[in-house]
Amino acid sequence: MNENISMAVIKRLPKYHRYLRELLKNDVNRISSKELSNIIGFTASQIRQDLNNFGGFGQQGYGYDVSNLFDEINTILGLDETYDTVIIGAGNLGHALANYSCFNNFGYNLKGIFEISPRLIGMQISNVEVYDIDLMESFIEENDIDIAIICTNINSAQKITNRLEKTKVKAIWNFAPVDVVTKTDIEVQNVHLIDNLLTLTYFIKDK
Amino acid sequence: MNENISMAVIKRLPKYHRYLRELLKNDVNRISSKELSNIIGFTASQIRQDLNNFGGFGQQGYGYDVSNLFDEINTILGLDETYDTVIIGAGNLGHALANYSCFNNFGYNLKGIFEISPRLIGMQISNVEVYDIDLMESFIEENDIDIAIICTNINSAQKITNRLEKTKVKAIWNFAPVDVVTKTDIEVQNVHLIDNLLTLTYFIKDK
DNA sequence: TAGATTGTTAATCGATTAACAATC
DNA sequence: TAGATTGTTAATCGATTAACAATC
Repeated sequence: MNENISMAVIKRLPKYHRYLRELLKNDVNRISSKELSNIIGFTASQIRQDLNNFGGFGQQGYGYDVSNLFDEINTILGLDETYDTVIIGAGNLGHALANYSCFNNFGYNLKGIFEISPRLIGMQISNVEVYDIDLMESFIEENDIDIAIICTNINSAQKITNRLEKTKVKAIWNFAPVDVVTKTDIEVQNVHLIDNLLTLTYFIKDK
Repeated sequence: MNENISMAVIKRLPKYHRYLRELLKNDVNRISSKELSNIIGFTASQIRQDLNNFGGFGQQGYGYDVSNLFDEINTILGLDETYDTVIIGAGNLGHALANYSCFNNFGYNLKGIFEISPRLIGMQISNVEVYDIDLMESFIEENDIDIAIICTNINSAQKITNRLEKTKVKAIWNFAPVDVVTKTDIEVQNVHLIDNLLTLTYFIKDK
């Protein structure tokens, strides 16, 4: 396996995963890069190039076995393992993510939610308990948490990140509207929901 | 102004917008492409290239006036106008987005929320009323809605899109985990929250 | 075998970076 | 004026597409 896959390729993997899952659900057993191209919107050439970064999953004259290819992509994305997660911040977004079904479907297990507001501590959201934020570090250590999801306001996000850096979490998925930074090798994804909307606005502004 | 700006450039605009707003908040009046490079993480050369797609906003020997540059980006993104929106689906995500503050801050006005479940119809979320989904089309026409935000489940998203196609909405921002498609020239953004997480998982899988 | 389709190399295209003359 | 920094052209780099031999 090529060790230096370009970011452009990696970002397309979830889409392959999604469309292959759909094909599998519809009992399609076999697909050519050409057919996949038609439904996924990448060129057949790009599909073959992308897949060959990870191995030769197809067969000349036949195409790809959908089930097999799905499994390969699933493994490449690391979804053959499970991941334990916590959510920091039980506001509207934290609440929504805790209830987000896609989430559990892929092997992400939400173990706890952390909050500063006493009003929310002790509640159950989607069968997961809301704990005092002061317990965050010890909970992460004791439960081997892999991923922390930040749903705090903009002002707390970097402070929480600094605290998370000292724990064993491997990744931070940040929804607060700021780019949090780390000095360690924790993987960070800063999601800016609004960016998508601004891009939409760019295209409709003169309509 | 260049009429054919590449997608790569357009996708960077919201980040410029965000960082310039921050600078403005911190009373920074002036910035060079080199200084901006240090904080935003694009190269100085790329920053100058990007901005010059839209006009010469800087001054040789001086740099860029932050306030002026912010206004320019704001206008390029179409944020000098306001947009009326509706949310379809008052579940957890619809609920979270209705309460999402970033939203109102940029001139997006949420006018109504539409639901199929009688249990939710008539509620107020963030001072916005939840209406029967059957009223969606007439409401959009009467209120000149610009953007529809789909927060339904996966099965309803395309059906809602088909209905929206027949209205005057200019853009669809879809959060259901499926790529909805249109035959008209409505702008569509399919957001897949989970994709970000899968990418994170890719990077931590062997840690 | 003949037809189909991959895997892979080569060609093209587009985006980023470097360089520097223009100019504030 | 001298120094700084843009705007812009040219060079480089990387990603996408085309082509086709290999092979199922």
